[in-house]
Amino acid sequence: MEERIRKAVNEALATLGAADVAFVVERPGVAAHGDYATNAALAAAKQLEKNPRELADSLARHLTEMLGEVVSHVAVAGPGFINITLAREVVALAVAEADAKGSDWGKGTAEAGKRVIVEYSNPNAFKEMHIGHLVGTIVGEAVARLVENAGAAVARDTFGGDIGPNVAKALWGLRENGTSEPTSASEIGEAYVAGSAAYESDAVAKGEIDALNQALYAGTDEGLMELWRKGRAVSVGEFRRIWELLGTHFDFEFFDSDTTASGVRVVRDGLEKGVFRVSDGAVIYDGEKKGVHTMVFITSHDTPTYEAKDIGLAFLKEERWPSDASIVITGNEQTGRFKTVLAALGEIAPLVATKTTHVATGFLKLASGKMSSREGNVITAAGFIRSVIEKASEKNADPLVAEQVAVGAIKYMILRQAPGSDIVFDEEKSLSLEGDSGPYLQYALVRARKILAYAETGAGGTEEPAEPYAIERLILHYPAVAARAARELAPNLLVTYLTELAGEWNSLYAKEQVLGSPEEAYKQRVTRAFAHTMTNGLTLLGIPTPERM
RNA sequence: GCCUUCUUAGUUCAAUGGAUAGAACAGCCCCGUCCUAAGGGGUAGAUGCUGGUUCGAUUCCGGCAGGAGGCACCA
Repeated sequence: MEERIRKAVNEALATLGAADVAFVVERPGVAAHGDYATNAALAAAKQLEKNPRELADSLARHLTEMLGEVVSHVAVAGPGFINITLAREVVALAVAEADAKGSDWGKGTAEAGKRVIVEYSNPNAFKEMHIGHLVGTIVGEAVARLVENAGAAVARDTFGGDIGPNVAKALWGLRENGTSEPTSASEIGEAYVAGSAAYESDAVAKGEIDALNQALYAGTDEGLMELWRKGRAVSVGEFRRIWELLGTHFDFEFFDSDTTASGVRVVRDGLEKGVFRVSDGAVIYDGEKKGVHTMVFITSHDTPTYEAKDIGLAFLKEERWPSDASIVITGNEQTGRFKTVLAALGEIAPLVATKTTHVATGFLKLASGKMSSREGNVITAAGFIRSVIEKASEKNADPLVAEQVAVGAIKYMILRQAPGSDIVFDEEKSLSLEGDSGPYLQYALVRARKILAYAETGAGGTEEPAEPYAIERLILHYPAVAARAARELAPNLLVTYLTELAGEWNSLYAKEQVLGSPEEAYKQRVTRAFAHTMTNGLTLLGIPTPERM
């Protein structure tokens, strides 16, 4: 519909002698203004040297004629906006479509035929996942689902750190404790904290840890490698439990150790071609010439840094799952580093670099100050989820429902904001399950489903309301919202829409009785359309849809 | 010092250069004969400061103030 209006506006502008006008067709901020609005007259006024109001008037006349029975009226408002209100039959058609299509309602085709690989979560083995990792995992899953919904074939991958100084610190700590069989992520996390502390304060320990790091890369110390493999398995097992709880699975779980060799090879190769240069014994990329930070790719100890591993990873992904686009989701503290890696990659493999998009997620900040896994004052992901589930249990005896509500609350808290902006984490508030929250959306859906469950025996009244309900005019925009959220990789756009949708539903629910009313058949159709829209929207966000609350 | 980014109501967040800057929480006032009140209705409350571009700026550009992140051998 939006396309159709856009086309009509373009043709109308052409008849008036304006070409290549940049205008928008959008849902007006105020519902009373209509279903669509365009600023075309304002945008074209200058080019045509006409009064915007007058231009809007003639444009509106053309549009009324061209759109015919599709619209009920076209009005000019304010400085020259053109507001378009759809005919009720068109609204009814959209609602009927939502009703009929069910889980297919809102599926798009913008990315049809494309292969997209999405990387996110990226946890470090030998550290516990903390609440910061929740952000990337949750945003990543939502982005993957949005892109999938737009028609793309999507592969999910995660890139875990399993080698390097941090791992050496954890291994040192485990050895210090005489642990040869680590059994829990928290045990390993504590060993890491101990190793980090020793690295800072104890020169002997520092030397030992550095040696362990080199030995890890060499991979010849069988005893060490055995402990490394066991520790990694325990960490990864814990990650998988959290991923499952959050509704995420990965097609590829890559690790540093998989990309080290190819990363080094590619960087060495780039060194010969002059992409990199040697400085103080290290191989660096001179970022200044491109306006990015200069960074070390291979250290003077001949070990690769994360940057070299990232280069290796880009090639590994290409080899395992060739794609048309590659999306990488990380914390925003990685943005500078990522620019350098992409700049370097751009000189080595331009095609791989240009198809890569970096999405930065916000930092989860504690009201009490910065978290640091090195200092051990972190809120672990597992612990946090547990505490929210506990809170949700107060109102939900069913443990499955409590879990669904808790996961919904956490995801909503993170997805409601534009990715990239920091999230202030206040435990009291984030545990609240009311108002602008995941459970608010879930609850609206539960109430609608309950009506539909009662209504299974058939509908009574066949009358229709004089005007479509406000929620119907909202439902018809769902496919466009889902498409835009996918295009902009911005799940928050969908969250805002669904919150508004839930509000309209609750409002209708309070005012109108569905069952047994004179308009029962009509209202049931609206209820089904709402339920499908909310279910599909929440599913795209990865928010569970409980059967009852 | 350099680079990036942010600053909207008491608080947490929205708003492709457009209309009366939207919500929610907290506050105050209402709604329990009716499909689940985790609800609904009402009320009050905000664009850091300062120039510029524009018919029009929360949005773009400059300056100032304040916050966050990054800046070669950590990830």
